[in-house]
Amino acid sequence: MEARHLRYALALADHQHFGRAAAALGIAQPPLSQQIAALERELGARLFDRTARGVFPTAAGEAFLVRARQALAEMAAAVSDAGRAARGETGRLRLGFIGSALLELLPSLLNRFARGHPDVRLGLQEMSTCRSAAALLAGELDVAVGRGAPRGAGAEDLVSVTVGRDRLVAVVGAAHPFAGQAEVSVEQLRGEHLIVAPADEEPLVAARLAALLGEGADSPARTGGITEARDVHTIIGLASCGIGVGLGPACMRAAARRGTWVCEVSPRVELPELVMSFRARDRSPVLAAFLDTTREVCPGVGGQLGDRRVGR
Amino acid sequence: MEARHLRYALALADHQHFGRAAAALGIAQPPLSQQIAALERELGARLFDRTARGVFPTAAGEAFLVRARQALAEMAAAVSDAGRAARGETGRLRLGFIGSALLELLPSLLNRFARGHPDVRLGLQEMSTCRSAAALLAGELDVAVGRGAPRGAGAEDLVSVTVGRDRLVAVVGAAHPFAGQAEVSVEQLRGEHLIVAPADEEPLVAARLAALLGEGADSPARTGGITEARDVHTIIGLASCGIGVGLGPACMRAAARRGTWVCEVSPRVELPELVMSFRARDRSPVLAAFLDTTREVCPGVGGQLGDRRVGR
DNA sequence: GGCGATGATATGCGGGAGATATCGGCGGGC
DNA sequence: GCCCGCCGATATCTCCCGCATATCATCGCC
Repeated sequence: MEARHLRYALALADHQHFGRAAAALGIAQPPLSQQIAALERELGARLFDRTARGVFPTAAGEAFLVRARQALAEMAAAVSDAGRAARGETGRLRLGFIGSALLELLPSLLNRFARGHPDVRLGLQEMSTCRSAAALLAGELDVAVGRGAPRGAGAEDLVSVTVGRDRLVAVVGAAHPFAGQAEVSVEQLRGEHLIVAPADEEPLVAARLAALLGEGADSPARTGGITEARDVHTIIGLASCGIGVGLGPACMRAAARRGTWVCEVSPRVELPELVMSFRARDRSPVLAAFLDTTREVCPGVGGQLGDRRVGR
Repeated sequence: MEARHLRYALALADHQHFGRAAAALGIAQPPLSQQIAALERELGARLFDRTARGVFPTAAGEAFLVRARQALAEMAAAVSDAGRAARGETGRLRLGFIGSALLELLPSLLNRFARGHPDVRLGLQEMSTCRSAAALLAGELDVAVGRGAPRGAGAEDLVSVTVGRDRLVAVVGAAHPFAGQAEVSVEQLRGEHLIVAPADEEPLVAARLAALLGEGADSPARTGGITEARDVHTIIGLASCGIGVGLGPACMRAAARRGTWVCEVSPRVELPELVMSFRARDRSPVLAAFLDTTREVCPGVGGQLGDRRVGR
């Protein structure tokens, strides 16, 4: 039995007339008679009563037609669902990101993507750049947003694009001597207790700071100590308590609250770029759609990806 | 898109291997490749990733396969349901019957039928022979059980078979002079107030009684009066109150309760036969199955129906 | 009882599903 | 590192079946 038989039976039930049903199906009348007869033969039951007043389904026909309608609807849904999935309109996208990405990039990006793809289930998880890269390679994430392109084992299986840049700023509590200053110098920072991202979780950020503050940044030669904090909110929180001077991306200003003060650092220093990564071999249409949205939101991403057609 | 495409896609998903899936489908590998390719072309989306480790559905493929499974299940259900309906295992049977049929015939018949056809919805309604015949012709019933084959307009469109015979008995209250007598004569009945079925509802019964008691059965020439009662229970109830002598089928004994007495009538008189009727042109498989059961329960019915194959 | 309408049957044709043969490509193994 | 083997794609042919046209059978109906 093929879908054709179902379509023919339904058309015949609709028109109650072989000739008109055949016309509606775009075929001649004899083939319709044959196919209906073949269907009845296969089922071992008469589906239609041919009377002088028209063609009417038997009890078996009624039962058959109910199921046939449902079956064809399922087939149509199969086509529709497959298309939607292929266009990335349904599915799942698991995104790992560092906390600071939630300050500027992600709000607009996620908002736009969610509006355009309401049936995609988003899985969002804040995590360090290192952990998100590992999770990406382990297949636990589909997209990662972190600082600096992942390096090391497996990095060649990932594609990374720059989606944002931030200069380094310092954040202090209101009671700190720096409070009220527009900027502080690198030399001044060398004498302070610093609150920075953990070196093992954000190695590129740590390396950049180490290069800035001198190789002995965490050696006893520096006056102040080091406190590591997992994300920007913790850095700001600790700084506001007066524990030390927090160092982080300029977008931290958006999260700075009362009782804190943000200084520019002179000379200007760029932190590692905000980078979006995904598996190079991932052909997920949802990922492709997400990258399309990213292209729209972040100027320059299009050029980095070229005409890479992920998915399809 | 045809059902074939769904079957092939599901087989491929099951075996994750074109060659083995084709073998399982009983075809060669190239046609499977072609059909899958045609399906993907029609959908405009790739359904399977061909990797070195096997063939795996894409996101679109997963979505498609879920619906495809459902669609094929519906098609199988269509076949199954049509077959069951054709065999009379599902559907509806509306039965109209006179109250006395519930005393002997219907308990065993309905019990047996319901056991063999648990998915047939039975519609049962007690009604007079006249009304059930009309309801049958109006399409409001499928089977009627009454006394005497229906006559009059439309009767030629009905088929009737005898499913039972009953002699006439009289029922009286415990205080009636007949109580304790094994039998009463027709002459004795002529002088009594009689409780009988309504002449307009059960014309054949009434005619038989009129013939028995004399043409002037309801004329002033008879000593006693006439009370009409719609069913056997009402006849018994009225008789037990001492209103008169109830006349009805011998199966009334099964319903006679304390405070009533049942006498045979001499000489023995047969009431019109218990008759089962249905529309001659009714090809309902449920009706056919019901008649089959009736054949099993009522000896002699088979001979009356001959090899009439109702339904199918 | 002839006639028109409707579904069934007869027959020929073309497309497509499937078979066989072969190619291309990737990975594993010695 | 190179070769072999497995697997899916492609090429080509065949044959069946689905559809078309033509015709028949049947049943109401005027």
